[in-house]
Amino acid sequence: MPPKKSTSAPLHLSDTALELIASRFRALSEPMRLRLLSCLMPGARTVGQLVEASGSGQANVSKHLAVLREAGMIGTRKEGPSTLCFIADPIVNELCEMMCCRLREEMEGKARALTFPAG
Amino acid sequence: MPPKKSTSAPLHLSDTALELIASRFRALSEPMRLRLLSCLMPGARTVGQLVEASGSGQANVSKHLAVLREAGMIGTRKEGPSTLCFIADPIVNELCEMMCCRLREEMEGKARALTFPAG
DNA sequence: CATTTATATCGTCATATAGCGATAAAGCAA
DNA sequence: TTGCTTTATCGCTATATGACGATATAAATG
Repeated sequence: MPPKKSTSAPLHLSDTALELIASRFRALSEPMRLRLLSCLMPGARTVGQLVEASGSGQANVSKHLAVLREAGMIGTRKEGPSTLCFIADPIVNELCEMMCCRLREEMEGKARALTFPAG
Repeated sequence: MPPKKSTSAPLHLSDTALELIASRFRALSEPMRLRLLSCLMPGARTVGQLVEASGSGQANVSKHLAVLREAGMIGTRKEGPSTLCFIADPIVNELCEMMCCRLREEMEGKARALTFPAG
């Protein structure tokens, strides 16, 4: 069992590993899915509440939720007649925050670069 | 100007922010691009070296590198006749390691769940 | 200038998927 | 049973994009 030096650096990844990692990032690569996740961050919501909050159609929301569920990012359970959705993987918050912070830094940097030096 | 509480939690994100974050994750959502990034993790490489290491065609590698460059994840500079590529955003290593570790945990958990209790 | 090398871009095809409407399935009420 | 609610799934179209071959651009070399 070779490929595990530590938790660090080169990461000699197999094709299977690359596929798995890519599929997780792909689940986060749609604005609508990020919106659904951000709706779930304060707490669990039913599918109906997500449909209303997201402003998209019910079929579409259901499909995106299925993608997130298959990626292990959310969980669902029947709650009476409804289906309650909740974030199942704490990595989601972390990843989104990291990406958001990084983008903000970048944009602020570019904005500074666009101001007049004598400003 | 409401939406910035701190760097934390609910993240009331605008449509623009969602698009930007999604596009970054999308750059990481292809195995070939992850492979290129992992080739770059030990250090900078020329496009030609990446073509050889990735086992894909030159046109394809060039296009994927363009995606990564537009996403700000790699940088390039002319080095003699070649173009040298390097990871420009340290978040890349972090994100990939996080995702990889999380997947390993999950898979190990599932594997344990599939062993016989009396094992 | 002509040639070789190194990348980038273009044209094309095939596949994946977002979004929508319609419908199906499951649970509850009467 | 029927009807209502909630969610999932199907069929469809339009679009995005990955992969490939061919070509174009650019720099170094003869």
